[in-house]
Amino acid sequence: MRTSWADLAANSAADNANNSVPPSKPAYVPPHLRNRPPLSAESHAPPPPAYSGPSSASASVAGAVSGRWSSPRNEYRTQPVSSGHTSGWGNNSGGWDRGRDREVNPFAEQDDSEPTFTEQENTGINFDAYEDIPVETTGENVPSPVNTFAEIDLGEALNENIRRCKYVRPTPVQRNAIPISLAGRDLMACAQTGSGKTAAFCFPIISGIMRGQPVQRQPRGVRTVFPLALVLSPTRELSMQIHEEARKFSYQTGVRVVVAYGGAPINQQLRDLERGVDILVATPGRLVDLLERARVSLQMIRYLALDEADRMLDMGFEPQIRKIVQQMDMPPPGVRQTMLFSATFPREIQRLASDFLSNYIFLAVGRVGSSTDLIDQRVEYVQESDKRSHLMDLLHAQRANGVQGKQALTLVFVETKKGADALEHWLCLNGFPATTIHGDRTQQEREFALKSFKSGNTPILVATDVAARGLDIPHVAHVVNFDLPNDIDDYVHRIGRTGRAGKKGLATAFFNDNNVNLARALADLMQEANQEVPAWILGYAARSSFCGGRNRRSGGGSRFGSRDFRREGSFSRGGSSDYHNAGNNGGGYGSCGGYAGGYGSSGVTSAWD
DNA sequence: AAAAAAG
Repeated sequence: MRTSWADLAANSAADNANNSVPPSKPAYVPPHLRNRPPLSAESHAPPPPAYSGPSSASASVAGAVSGRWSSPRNEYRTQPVSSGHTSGWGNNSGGWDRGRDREVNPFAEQDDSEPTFTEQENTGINFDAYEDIPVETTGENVPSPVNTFAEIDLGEALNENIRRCKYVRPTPVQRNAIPISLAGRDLMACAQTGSGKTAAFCFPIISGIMRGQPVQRQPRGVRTVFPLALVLSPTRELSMQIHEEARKFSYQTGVRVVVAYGGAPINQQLRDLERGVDILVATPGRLVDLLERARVSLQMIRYLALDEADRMLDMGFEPQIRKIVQQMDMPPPGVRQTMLFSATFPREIQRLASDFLSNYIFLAVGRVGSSTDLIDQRVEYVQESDKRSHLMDLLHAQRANGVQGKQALTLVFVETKKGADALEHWLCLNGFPATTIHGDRTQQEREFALKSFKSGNTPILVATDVAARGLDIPHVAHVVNFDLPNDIDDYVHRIGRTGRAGKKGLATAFFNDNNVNLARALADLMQEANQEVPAWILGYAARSSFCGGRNRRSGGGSRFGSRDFRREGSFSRGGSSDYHNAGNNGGGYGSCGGYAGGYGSSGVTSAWD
């Protein structure tokens, strides 16, 4: 085997101690030797001045801030102004003392959280499955990818946590995204969830905060808190998950991570915030609430990360996101650093998203080939009335094969909340322990259901799209699309709950006449993923006029390694050679491409209406 | 038309 990361890290540390680091690599400076944040041009520090905050909020806020720092907006200055900044940053006596004294070891839970699984899983990612994945980066002066964590100067404490997480080498998205964000660049990244996306945006944020953070002490009596980083996600459970991961990454770094989401008592969240917050992970609704109560100010935000960014910017969420990002007191693009992540990035959404970004780099880590092969996709024609008995057949077969129980979870997606309850009830009646998660359940019920599923207590989970995105549930062996979604991107996210971290998975879809609109996109998708496409579905595909679902918005059918919309004439008509030349990187999703070049032509535009 | 997200 190759040299482990730990060895490399140890060597690297020794090199640093001997002062023999090659000049090309910035030397790691231990905390006690640092005396000021590296605010030089190429540093990780936020870009310089230009921004004077919104006048309305800044008066009161500046007053509050000046209690903590001698000058409220020094953070955006090129030169450190106050000597107050030089004392104690990175110093263990600074920062959130009160909180850190009681910092719970997030790695302690690891071992008892899933005691039923004997298999080692947290080392998780099967890297061989990620070799030779096509990667596309576009934008100006793209920083080079790295091959090891040791090549990146993330700092001792963070490196130690990486080791604790048993991460040996960076995943493809991490290899590319981390250098980009360490260079201070904005980023739009398409990468499969479960391929290490969370770490890809957390590491640079934590590292940047450790470097740049002056002593922050919440003055007594001031209730407004000023996080330095904001991570938004579309569901509460995903926010919880990101929070848990981020806590591991930031353990003993002095960087505090707090989560805030709806459905849970706000008081505990307020107390957590008051103890200090550097990174705030939140769902949009609760955050707006906190902003309106003036318990949180975004004025000091240096890093903004949107997970499942395409969902965050779709019709349901966009107004809230715009409010948070553009209409409160958050620094504008170019002042803050913005990172958008998702497995899918429809071009319409890319266009919207570009409002939030400044001179960004587009990164696509293709899922074509090896890693998509990990999910065995099947489509079966099942009439609406036959779905239950068909599901029953599948479950019986699984049970017979021993493919059921604690190590082989089954996730069943349905279209509606009522349908979820009904199916859960019916499964339980028929001797299959099931639970359900959807938006009509209380947050307690949702969390309990997820926990019960994860533990294998209830090895079947019936879910609406609330569980479609981002959730990392080990041991999901089978995803059943009991009801297919209308949008091919949702399908991609749903089946992505299995075959995670380089493991194999199975996805079965029940298709009938109600899903004709999805036929084309589904057939194309399966074909590109080297799946066997049933002949009958091609017949449906021929009958459906367009690419199906929202696929027409996906930029020429590049679902996975989506393409940078800036490279496609936004309103190009007719044949787009640009599109066809792109096959070398994202992986040539071309079978629906006849419509891609003609995007904006009358035929496709009318499909919008 | 449905789902999610504030209470």
